[in-house]
Amino acid sequence: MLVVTLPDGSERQFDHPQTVLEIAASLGAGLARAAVAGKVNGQLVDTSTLVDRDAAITIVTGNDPDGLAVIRHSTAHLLAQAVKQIFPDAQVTIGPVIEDGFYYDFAYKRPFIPEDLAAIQARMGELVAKNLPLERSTRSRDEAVAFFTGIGERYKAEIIASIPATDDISLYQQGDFIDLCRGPHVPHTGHLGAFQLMKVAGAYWRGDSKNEMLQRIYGTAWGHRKQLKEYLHRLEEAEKRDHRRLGQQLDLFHHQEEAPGMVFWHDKGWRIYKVIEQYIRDLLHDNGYQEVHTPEIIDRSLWEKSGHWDKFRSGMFTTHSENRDYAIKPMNCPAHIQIYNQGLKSYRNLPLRLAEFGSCHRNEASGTLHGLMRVRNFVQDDAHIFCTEEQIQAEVSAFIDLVFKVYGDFGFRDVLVKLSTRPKERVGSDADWDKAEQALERALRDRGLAFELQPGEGAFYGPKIEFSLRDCLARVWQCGTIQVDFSMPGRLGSSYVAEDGSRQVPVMLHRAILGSMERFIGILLEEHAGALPTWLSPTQAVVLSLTERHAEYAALAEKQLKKQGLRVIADLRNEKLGFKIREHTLQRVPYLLVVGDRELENQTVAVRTRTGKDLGAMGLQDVGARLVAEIASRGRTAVED
RNA sequence: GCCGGAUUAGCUCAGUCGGUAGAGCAACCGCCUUGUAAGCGGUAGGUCGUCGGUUCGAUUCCGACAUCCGGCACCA
Repeated sequence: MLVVTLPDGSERQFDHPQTVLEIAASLGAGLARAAVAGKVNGQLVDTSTLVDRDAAITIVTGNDPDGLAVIRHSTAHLLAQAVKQIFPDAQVTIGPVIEDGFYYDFAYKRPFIPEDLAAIQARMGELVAKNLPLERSTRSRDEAVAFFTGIGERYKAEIIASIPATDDISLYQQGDFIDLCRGPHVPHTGHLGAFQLMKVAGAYWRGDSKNEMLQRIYGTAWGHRKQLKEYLHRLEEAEKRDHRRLGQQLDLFHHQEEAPGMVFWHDKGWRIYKVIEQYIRDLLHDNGYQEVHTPEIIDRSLWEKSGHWDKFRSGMFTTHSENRDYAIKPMNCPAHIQIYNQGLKSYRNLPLRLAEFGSCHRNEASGTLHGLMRVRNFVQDDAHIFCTEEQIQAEVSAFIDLVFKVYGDFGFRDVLVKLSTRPKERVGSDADWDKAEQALERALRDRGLAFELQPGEGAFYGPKIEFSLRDCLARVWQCGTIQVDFSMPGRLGSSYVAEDGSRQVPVMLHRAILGSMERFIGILLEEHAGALPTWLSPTQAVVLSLTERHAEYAALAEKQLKKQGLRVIADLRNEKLGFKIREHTLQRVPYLLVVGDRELENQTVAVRTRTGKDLGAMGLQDVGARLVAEIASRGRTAVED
């Protein structure tokens, strides 16, 4: 007797062992058809798995996330099968599931080109139509290595060889194709179909740039064609939010060939930049920071002492004058230490917080440049906190609070937090690293923050917490950070007089809230699709005159609103109202104030938001007050919505 | 930096199987005095990314380079 418990708590009895598929069939023919996998006591398995003892069973379909992952994984196998059929001497490597899809890496004598993808996709469709069953089998590790070596799959053999010899290896076969895989997989290829190959790209074998480059094919896969279509539509919509596109449409900034990785800020973009900078400046002032400013070109010897010359020489721009070598600063910290080092410091001076909107240059590899997100010249809202070991905890905690307040003000809710610990190449003693890593982790835990641990990803001088945001295509970019540094102050000769009169070396915390101003603005534009909250909008309102009769009053309205500190322009052009409204709406101006005969007579403006909402006629004082109030609330409330 | 793709008017894009190019929008001029997302007519605008090669002739074919796009590696 076998008792199976279903997700709703009900029980089913069987008089002999059943496969997951048989159990599904007993519940309904439709469910059996839709079943791509099962869960036995929480573990994801093939539908062919035999259930021979009492268990909690869930039938998994393409409608739930686990089922979707199985479909994507099986689609990756399908891709590999199609590639092997069309290009028999291509070698397979790995093909994992990723967000919204999958990829598979192949080694082949020539790169795949876009036309190849079309042929591969067509072959995949043919294999789906054959309803090929996916059959699982197991072999010992050594047998599996011998098998894959025998069929010329040297990458597969290498992967398996790194698995412990005592482990059994599971293989999945569909038609003429067999692959190493943990599974589970869909019962047959007929379950696949809502997929599309997206792009081909190079990728290093085992993620190491010293290794050969493989051909990676990316695809997306879904449970139903409708979901695939929706996904492709979402991508199209996301492209419209691309900050590079918005930068041009909204006349914010541009790049050009003569200055790759640098930004030419136009008037409107620079207004956004200045508002953000001033916001941070006020915040720093309120939180005990001093603002400083340091040179952008500093002698090589300082970078040698700091350790940057050794580690990042190739990433630094240099210049030369009168027999001296200089570096254009890639970061501000050594310069801030120079300010700290002026005059004798006592423990009473600590924590000392030095902030700078410092312009830094880094010669980033050409392939990494990306709009505002990855540039060669950027400005960080950078600061260095000099403190005692005992003060680390409180400073880190206060900083984390500040980050979340600021991100909230900009309208960000989804912040990814990561803790990166000691890398292989590093300076400083293990004891110091222990202390630093513990301090950061404790600060995160005290605040109850969920975070991802990234072992080995810390900076060479210390561990760090990273605060990352996603762009319109869900790519993750590091923005804020706080890093503990026990090394650099000592290397550059910093000290303070402790309570007992002894000389001590301060700890330095490197921290930035927004990170690069450029990157943060890029993400901000994508987050809001260019329709920035009123406090950040380069133009907050436009006064639209209906005809020449209304020009004088419109100009007056502009002047009065400007007096209240608002960024307002008047559009007095000889154009139809609809035309002007369309233009300024496309420019994402939050408020359009229309002035015609009625408004002139009553000394009002007719208020329309960029979302098309009609707020009716309002007096100039009232409009001004409304805007001022909305601006004060920042990104937390959008009055127009 | 590595792999693939792209580069034509201010913008978005068509096009030339080798005979120096076209649309829409924008710009400019004129008409229209306009009521909540594009009024009408006209004019002007391009060394077809750069440099080389093949050719009677190259924007088109080939090569190198530059920049951009998508990944990978990197990211103090």
